[in-house]
Amino acid sequence: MHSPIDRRQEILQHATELLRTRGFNAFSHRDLADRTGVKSSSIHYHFPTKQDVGLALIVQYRQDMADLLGALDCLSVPQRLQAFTSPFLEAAEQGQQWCLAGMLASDYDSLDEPLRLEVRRFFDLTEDWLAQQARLIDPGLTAVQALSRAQSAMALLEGALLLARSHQDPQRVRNALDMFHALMGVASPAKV
Amino acid sequence: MHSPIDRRQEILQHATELLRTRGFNAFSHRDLADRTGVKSSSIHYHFPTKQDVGLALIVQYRQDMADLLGALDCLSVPQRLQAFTSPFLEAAEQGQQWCLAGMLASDYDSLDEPLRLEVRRFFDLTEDWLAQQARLIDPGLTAVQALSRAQSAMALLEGALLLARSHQDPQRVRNALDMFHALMGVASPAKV
DNA sequence: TTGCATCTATCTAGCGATAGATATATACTC
DNA sequence: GAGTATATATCTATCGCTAGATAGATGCAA
Repeated sequence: MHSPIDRRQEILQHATELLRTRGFNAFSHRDLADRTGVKSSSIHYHFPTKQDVGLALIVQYRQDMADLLGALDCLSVPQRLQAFTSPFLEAAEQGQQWCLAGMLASDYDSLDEPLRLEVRRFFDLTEDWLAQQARLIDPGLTAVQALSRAQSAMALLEGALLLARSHQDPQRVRNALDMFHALMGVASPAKV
Repeated sequence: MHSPIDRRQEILQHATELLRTRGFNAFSHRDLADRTGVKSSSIHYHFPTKQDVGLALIVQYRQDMADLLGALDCLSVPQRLQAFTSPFLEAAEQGQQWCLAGMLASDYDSLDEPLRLEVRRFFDLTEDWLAQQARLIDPGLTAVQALSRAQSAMALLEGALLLARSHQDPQRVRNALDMFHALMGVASPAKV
C-alpha cells in the first residue's frame, strides 16, 4: 500500500498535467485514475469532489510560487525577474501546457466560489510581488502605478504563453519576455 | 417556420455567448437548444457536430474582425488602434465574456485540426494587421520586429481581458490599453 | 481491533449523436 | 390550376457512452 501522502501527491501530479494541457472541464476522474493506476472511486476518497482537486492544485501552485519568490531575496532585481519568468519560457518550450492559474481563470465560470477565490489569490500574490519589484526598479512609481504595471506584465506573460502554445511557437514567449523586461524597466537579460 | 438562416444565426448567437462565458467544453447542445427554443436534435441539423459549431463561430468571428479592420483604413493609425481595442474594453466592462478566440485557444487541446487552424488564422490575421500599424508608426522596424511587437501586444490584450474577467475589474484592461499603446509606440488616447 | 486506503459495483445525470416521423414550403408536371 | 414529388426544418424517441459521485466490502497496518 502506498503512503496516503504519496498517493495524494501522485494524483495531484497527474491532475496538474491534465489541467494544464486540457483544462478543468476536459479531464475526468477516470483519466486521473487510469494514470495513477487506481480506480476512480479512490480519487474520490482523496478528493471528494472535482472542485477539491482543483482547489488542491491551485493552493499548491500558489504555495510553490510563494516559495520561489521567497527564495529570490538574495538576488538582484533583474535576476529575480529572470528567475520568475523562466518557468513560462520552459512551459512554452515544452509545448503543451499553459499556466495552471491561467487555465483555471479561463474556466472561471465552471468553478465554485472557494476555487475562484484561490485563483484570484494566486494572481494577487504574484502581482503584488511584481509591483514591489517595479518600485525597487523605479522608486518614483506610486503604489497604484506599480500595481498597474505588474498586472499588465502578468497579463502579457499569460497571453503570450497561451498563444505560444496554440501556435507551437516558443519564440512568442521569448519576444514577450523582452517586452516584459522593458515594461518593468530593466534591460533584457543577455541571450544564451 | 423560421428561415434557416435566421435560425442558424440565432443558434450561433447563443453559442457565441456560451462559448465566451463558459468555454468550449462547458456548454452542450441542450444548452443551445433550450436558449434557442428548439430541440437539441435541431442543433445537429444545422451543425452536425459540436466542432462544426465552433468552426462556424470562429470563422464568423474572424470575418467580423476582417470587416472591422478593413473599415479602419480611413482613420489615422492611433484612431485605428483605439477602434481595434475598444471591443476588449467593452467586454471587460460587460464583465462575463472573454475573447472568443482566446477561449478557443485555451481549449485548444479539445479542438480538431480544422478548428485549430481557424483559431490560428484569427490571430495571424489580427497580428499581421497590428504589425502593419507598427511599421506605419515606426518605419524603422523590420518586419520581424514589427510582428514580434504585434504578437506581444495581442498577448497583452488577451491576458488582460482574461484576468479582468476573473477579478471582475475592467480597470485592468484600461491599464493594459495604456501599455498597449505605449508598446505600439503611440500616445494613449485621452480619457473620456 | 480500529482506522485507513482501496476495491467492486452501481447510481443518476448528462453528454454528443442518430433514426425515423412529421409538417411545411418549394418545384415540377400534366 | 391540381396533383405530385422534393427539399427543408423540426419533432419524438432513443442510442451508447462517460461524467461525477456513492455504498459497502475487503485488506492491511498500527
